[in-house]
Amino acid sequence: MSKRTGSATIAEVAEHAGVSPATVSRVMNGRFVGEPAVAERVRASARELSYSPSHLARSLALGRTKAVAFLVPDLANPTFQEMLSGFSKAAARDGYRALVADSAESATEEAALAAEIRHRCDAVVLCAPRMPEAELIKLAAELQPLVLINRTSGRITAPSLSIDYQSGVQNLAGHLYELGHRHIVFAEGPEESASNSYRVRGLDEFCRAAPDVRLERVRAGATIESGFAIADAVRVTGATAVIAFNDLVAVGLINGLAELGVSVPGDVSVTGFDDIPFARFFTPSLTTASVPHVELGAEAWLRLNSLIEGESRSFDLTFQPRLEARGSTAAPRRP
Amino acid sequence: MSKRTGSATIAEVAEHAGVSPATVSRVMNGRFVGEPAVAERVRASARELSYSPSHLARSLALGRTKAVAFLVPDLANPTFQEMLSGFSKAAARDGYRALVADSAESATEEAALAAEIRHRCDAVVLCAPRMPEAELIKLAAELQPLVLINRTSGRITAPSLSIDYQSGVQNLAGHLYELGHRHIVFAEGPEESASNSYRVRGLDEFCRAAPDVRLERVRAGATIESGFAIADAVRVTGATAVIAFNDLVAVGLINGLAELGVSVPGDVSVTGFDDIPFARFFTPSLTTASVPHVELGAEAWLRLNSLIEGESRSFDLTFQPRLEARGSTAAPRRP
DNA sequence: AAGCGTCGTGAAAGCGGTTTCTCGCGTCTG
DNA sequence: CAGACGCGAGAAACCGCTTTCACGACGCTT
Repeated sequence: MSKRTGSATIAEVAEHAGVSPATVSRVMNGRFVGEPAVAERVRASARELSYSPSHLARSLALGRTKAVAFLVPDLANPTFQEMLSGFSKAAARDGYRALVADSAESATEEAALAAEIRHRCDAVVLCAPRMPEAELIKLAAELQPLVLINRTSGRITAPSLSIDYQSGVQNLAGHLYELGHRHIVFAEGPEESASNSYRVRGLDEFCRAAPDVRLERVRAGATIESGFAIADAVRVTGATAVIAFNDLVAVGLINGLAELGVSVPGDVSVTGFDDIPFARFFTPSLTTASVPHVELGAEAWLRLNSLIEGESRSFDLTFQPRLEARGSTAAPRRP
Repeated sequence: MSKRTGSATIAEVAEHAGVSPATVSRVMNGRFVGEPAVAERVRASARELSYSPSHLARSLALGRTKAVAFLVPDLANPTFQEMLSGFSKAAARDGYRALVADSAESATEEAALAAEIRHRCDAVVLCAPRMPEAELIKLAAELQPLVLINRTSGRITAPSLSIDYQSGVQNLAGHLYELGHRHIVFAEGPEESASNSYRVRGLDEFCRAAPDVRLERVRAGATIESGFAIADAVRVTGATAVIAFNDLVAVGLINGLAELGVSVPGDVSVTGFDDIPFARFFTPSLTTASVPHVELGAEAWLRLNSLIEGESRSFDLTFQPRLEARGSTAAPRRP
């Protein structure tokens, strides 16, 4: 018999109060309808033994844990941190706790990780931008209730919350176009990233509509370092503007360019994506497509909660990024 | 009988394989020693029924959940996000999941929140800078195994991981002193914050050693906004340097000062604290005291794991911030 | 060939709650 | 005044898994 940490069992409380465990349970859950004196006696005993019910046992009996998982590819990324923050707060308001998991290290075990964590809670929010579609489809079936972030598919019966990267990136391109840029580099994100291909698609479409634009692609990644690393590659293209995969890449790139003596936006304009909280505080302040990540996280909870409550399947929601024209973009230098 | 999500129960697998639940359990846990044919039959059944054990039930039977809580005052703060990231990754390596909770909204219910979440897992990391010591002491007793962050107390028997704010702030003050600053403002953090009082203590000590320094205190907070808001109050002091509570306050302040036409570090030097990932990317880059938050989070897990494993109580650990002299500080303008 | 280990497996008792079902008792009604 | 009814509370089953204990069968020794 291991000593428990201060909390007695329901049986002990029951004995102490001279009632049955059933009665204690009812009192603790507000389902008690008998004599007030009994209820008070139970409460007194509970207090005296500093009883608090085992969440585990309750969960098992009730079949619900009041916990939900939030699975992201990289907890170190501010974007996901914001979502998590919004999600966790929203869930807490309904008495749910968030279980976090970071699939960073093991892209291959992502599915297994999701399944494992799903077994610990009532539902899961899955943000797996790099998971192959086939795998995702199979996984989605066993994960429900499930909300997807940034992955839609007609073949998955789970609500998804997405960001319209396609239109966001078009807004940025349009902004640069209006400023007069005709030679633009897209600093691509991770190769397998779904959200990267949306951006590519958006830019391709933009180019079709604006044939006088010359678009090049340079592979970067999703981090500051990856942005920093491509500075030279960007410079040699001779482009007058860069659409970076996200704000991190943009920041890294701007710093990399600075080291090469290329000034932003004087020599080259740079845009980011996401509008991380610091975006406006860099110098130059970052022109970017603003995405309400915190709100998205909160909305993810609402969707998930509906599912948990068994409400009719809610529809997908797509957030439109808002163009934030700031200091990192300007008209190109006259040739 | 509610339909379960794909996963059968151990009893169903047992029946399907024509064995007892006990055998299934043993096979699933690698404790099976009997005929290999039986084990294979069980595994086949498990596969066929796509069985995966209920984590809940296991936890209840085993008395351990393989989950640990991480309680922070504000998940939106990059500092805590970094810690969480380090913590979560480290815990995952040992098969543990992190349960996060954000006490932001309810300082008063922080203790209750901690107790509640503690019941869902095996241990807890508590970061409660504003909790009154008396309350903390009482709470610590019921929370164990427990690791504290940034709170030490001889009267609490839990290991704690701390940052030596006192010496960190002294390094910053020393740096400013060497540059020639003699009139310094400390932009204070939240009133009840324990880490704020360490900083105050450190600065007081510094001033005793350097009587020619004039130190003033201006109440800010812990956010960018609060830094922005005190720009004018700082300016009217006429001080030549500001030690901000943290990097966020510093960034806000620098921007606020810029709006007033005060340049950093030309007119006023500003230091931050924490060295958030973006600190070096601001303009001017932020002179700050660098704190290894990710490492701290990881170390928190190691400590907690030791406690869970019942190893002898580990000692407290204090991280020494490292002075990062960057662009936001310079010699004061000649009068 | 009888006795004694050993080995492989199952039965059953938890883990700590919830909930249905039941039962005893007091009260209202005809 | 007897029977129905309602109400308060307990007994027991159950949630799904682990683990101790027991037991039957087999093989070994003498």
